[in-house]
Amino acid sequence: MVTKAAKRAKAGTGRARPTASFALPLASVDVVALSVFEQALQVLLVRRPNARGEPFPGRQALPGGFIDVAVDVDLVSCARRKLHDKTARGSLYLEQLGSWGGAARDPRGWSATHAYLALLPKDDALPGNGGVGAEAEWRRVDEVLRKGGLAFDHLEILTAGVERLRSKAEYTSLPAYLLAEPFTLPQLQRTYEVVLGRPVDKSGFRTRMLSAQFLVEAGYVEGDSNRPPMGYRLREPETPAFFPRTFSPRG
Amino acid sequence: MVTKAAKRAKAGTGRARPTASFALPLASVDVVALSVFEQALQVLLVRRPNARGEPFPGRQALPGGFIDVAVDVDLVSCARRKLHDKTARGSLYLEQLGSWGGAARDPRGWSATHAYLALLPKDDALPGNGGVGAEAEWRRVDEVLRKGGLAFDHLEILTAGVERLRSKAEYTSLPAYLLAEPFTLPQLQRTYEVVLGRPVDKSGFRTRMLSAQFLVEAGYVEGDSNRPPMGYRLREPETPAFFPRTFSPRG
DNA sequence: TTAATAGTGTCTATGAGACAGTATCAA
DNA sequence: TTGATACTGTCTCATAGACACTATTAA
Repeated sequence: MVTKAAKRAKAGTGRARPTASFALPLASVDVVALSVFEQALQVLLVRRPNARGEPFPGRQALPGGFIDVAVDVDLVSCARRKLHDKTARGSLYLEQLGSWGGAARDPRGWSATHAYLALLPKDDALPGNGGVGAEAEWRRVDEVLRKGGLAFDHLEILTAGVERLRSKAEYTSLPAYLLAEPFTLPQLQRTYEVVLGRPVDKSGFRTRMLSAQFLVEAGYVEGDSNRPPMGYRLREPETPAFFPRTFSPRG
Repeated sequence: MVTKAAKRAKAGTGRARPTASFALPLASVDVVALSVFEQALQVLLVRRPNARGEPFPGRQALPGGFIDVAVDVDLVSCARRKLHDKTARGSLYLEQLGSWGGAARDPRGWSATHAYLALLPKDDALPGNGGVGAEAEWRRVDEVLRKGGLAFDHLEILTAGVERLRSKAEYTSLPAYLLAEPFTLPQLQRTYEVVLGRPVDKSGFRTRMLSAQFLVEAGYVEGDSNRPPMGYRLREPETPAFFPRTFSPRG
């Protein structure tokens, strides 16, 4: 069956639509969902179905899939749907990562995917609370990148997502979205260190974070056996902070 | 409601080529092609066809159009085709800008466009040398943004492209791609000032550019009636330079 | 010499990085 | 008091910004 949209397009000029065929690319949305826990950057992966005719059966892949033109009003809401946003509370961060498209990336035909980068605290979107989450699991990013074996070009997309986070961590507050609120400055510092892959000076880190004005105090959090640290929340969770300079070891 | 497409995808029984069996979004590529001349940032626009059934007839739009799965091997080459890359020499810069997709942006149906940002010197892709160029024309960005009236959501995409260039001009050598080689440092400085919309200190600018090591001397260029400036070319046109800090007026 | 533009020297304040110090809790 | 972690003070140094200066051409 040919859709109304396609018929309309055909009725137009040759320039509006390739004349030879109606072939449209497959269109999907995939999400690189990252978190930090157990001292490591982690990514949410699902397993491809084993059914006949499915590409990359049984392989791990980024959560995502075809755009459903009857359900999704736009790309972002499609991404949220893929992530089951109802399970993600509070400070979910979602930004567009880029798009990958070509004749070769999917054996079923020319396909293009719109990739999104999601940052979320560990508690959110945990495997096991229904929907996609039930089949999803967190994996250490370093292991996934080392072993490879993801479906499609998802390894490349994952690499781009990690690189985006890493580079933005140099001058934005993005890593704060990887923690559940309230969090402490030492926790945030450790998160930055995991993301950046190098140690960060404590004093400089504190002044940097506090002078950026994106945190509000949320009362002391009790520790185990030491001075209780101050807890913080994001002042405006919708808008991350930008620092005037990048982190950089003297040089 | 769940569509056939979604059911197929979930059940894993999708045919090898789901061309016409369920609704796929329209898929296009659009290019925000920018240049700087006449002391202003300029954008390349085309005019929408007046044919019956065409959306936004006669309106100005970004160059672009549907992906042709029989011709384009991937998104970038599709973008290059839309720009008629053969007319663009040397230092064409092309980067992905983002994607815009939704049910409402095209009256013909759910559509998604992959937008690219192209930076090119004035000489390249001039209106009048065949193909798209024949119908294309340069327009001052400030006027276009003020008057509006572009087809589809192209004004939003243009805004994003300009914003991308502006923000990257703070810490990269991207504006160098807006000039024909060889160019002089004063020319480059004026280009930065046009892009950034504010004056830049000469001395700081020079040390910044030269210490970034992305330029190579190309002999003196004759001026009119004054000291001849040194001409420069890009050392590696494929890879723009990143500065360690952003430009910023004291504070 | 003058006008005009190209290019350089120099001073200063900012603020990040380094690191040693102090504060506050439990046991 | 000790240990552990949270937090602060201070010194130094690179460098961006500001701006005055010199250089090189044509007329």
